[in-house]
Amino acid sequence: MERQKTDVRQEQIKSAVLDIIYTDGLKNLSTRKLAERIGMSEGTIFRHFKTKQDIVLSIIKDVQTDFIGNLRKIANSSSSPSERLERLLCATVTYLTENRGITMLLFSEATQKNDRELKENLQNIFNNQKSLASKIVLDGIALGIWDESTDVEQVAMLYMGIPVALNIELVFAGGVFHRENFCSRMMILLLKILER
Amino acid sequence: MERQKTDVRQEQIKSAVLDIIYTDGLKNLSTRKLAERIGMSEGTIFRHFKTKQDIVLSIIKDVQTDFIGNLRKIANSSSSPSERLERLLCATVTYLTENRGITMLLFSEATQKNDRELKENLQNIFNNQKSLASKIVLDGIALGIWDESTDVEQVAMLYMGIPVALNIELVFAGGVFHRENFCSRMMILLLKILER
DNA sequence: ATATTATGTAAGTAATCGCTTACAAAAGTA
DNA sequence: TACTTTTGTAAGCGATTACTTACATAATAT
Repeated sequence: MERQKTDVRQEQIKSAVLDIIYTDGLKNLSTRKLAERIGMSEGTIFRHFKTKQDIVLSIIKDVQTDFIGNLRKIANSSSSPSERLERLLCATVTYLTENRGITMLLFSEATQKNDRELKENLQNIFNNQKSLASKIVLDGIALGIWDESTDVEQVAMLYMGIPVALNIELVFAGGVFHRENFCSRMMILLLKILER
Repeated sequence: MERQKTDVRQEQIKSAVLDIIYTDGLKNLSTRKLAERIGMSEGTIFRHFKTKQDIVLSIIKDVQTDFIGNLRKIANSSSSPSERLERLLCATVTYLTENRGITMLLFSEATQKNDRELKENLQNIFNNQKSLASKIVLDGIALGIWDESTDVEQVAMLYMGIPVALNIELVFAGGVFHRENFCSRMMILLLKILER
């Protein structure tokens, strides 16, 4: 195999990890299978990452940068709260449906007993989504657009359940998803909760 | 170890499985650890269950009998749709918070590539919850209590997200949960969606 | 040009895993 | 009472796992 710089290989490895998680599930991810998928020797993997766990951690940090970073921009934009909430939800749905390996990884790992660093990073991803949704709801209330008696904590929790439920549906449906209406349909429900 | 009948041992084994899943996570469940937890030899486990997977499958079938069975009774009772929906939700929340091992098992396995039988049984549990919730919403609409333009499919999906989101919160919060208000607070949101 | 670093590899290591085997003896049946 | 079935066990099996080791050589630095 031709030599490549470590950053190239790391991307390759991470990409193959997500591919395997998607096709075979996290529990069937082994360094042997990973090496075969890429077409490299097993030892090479450990040239570029110290441990298997480090690969997973690296992916999760990518998610924080890419996904959460994008959500943060949306939540902090100057659009109306309704628009922001819809764009937040749609960005979430889009990201998770287009990155099925990541979705599977996040939700698989969320219910495992992991080491502290991994757990904290995972928690960060979930908590950030929740607090960005809360912020938007609070903004809408502060602007007098939404009902000030709204239970923001529960709305945020209900919001958090959407991608998770969607993921489970996708798993059982074998990845079939018609998303063209999903966001707007769900937003109708959320707005009904929020309206004065 | 004193001899016991196979049904006694099976209960013991299943109970210990759930305990380990709760304390250590599904991925750290081994027959060795299981045997130690109970205080029996590893071989004994295979006197009572053919494979490790069979233990998990047996637990999942128990969930269908106990949990889904109970939910079905609630959904089919003669109470008002509102009351039924609240009792359905509360029974779900109660069951899942009081059976943390089962909750962890269900959501861990939901994102894995399992054999067909296990997958079908899991799917059954999730689908039954969803269709029971849908049935109640449809009843409410048919009785003219709730808005007939309600998107029942999306409401059911939103409903399905609640226990899942709750589970993730519990995992990260280390099992701390104050449930005395949870159902009623969430029902306020759901009823707001449903009202005419 | 030489020395050092980075990258790839095949083989090997120690540990763990689910499960079986051979033995033992309690419990059940006729 | 004799035979069969059920239940428990220690040791072992074959497979898999994450990772290391020793070697090789391309790429980079001086």
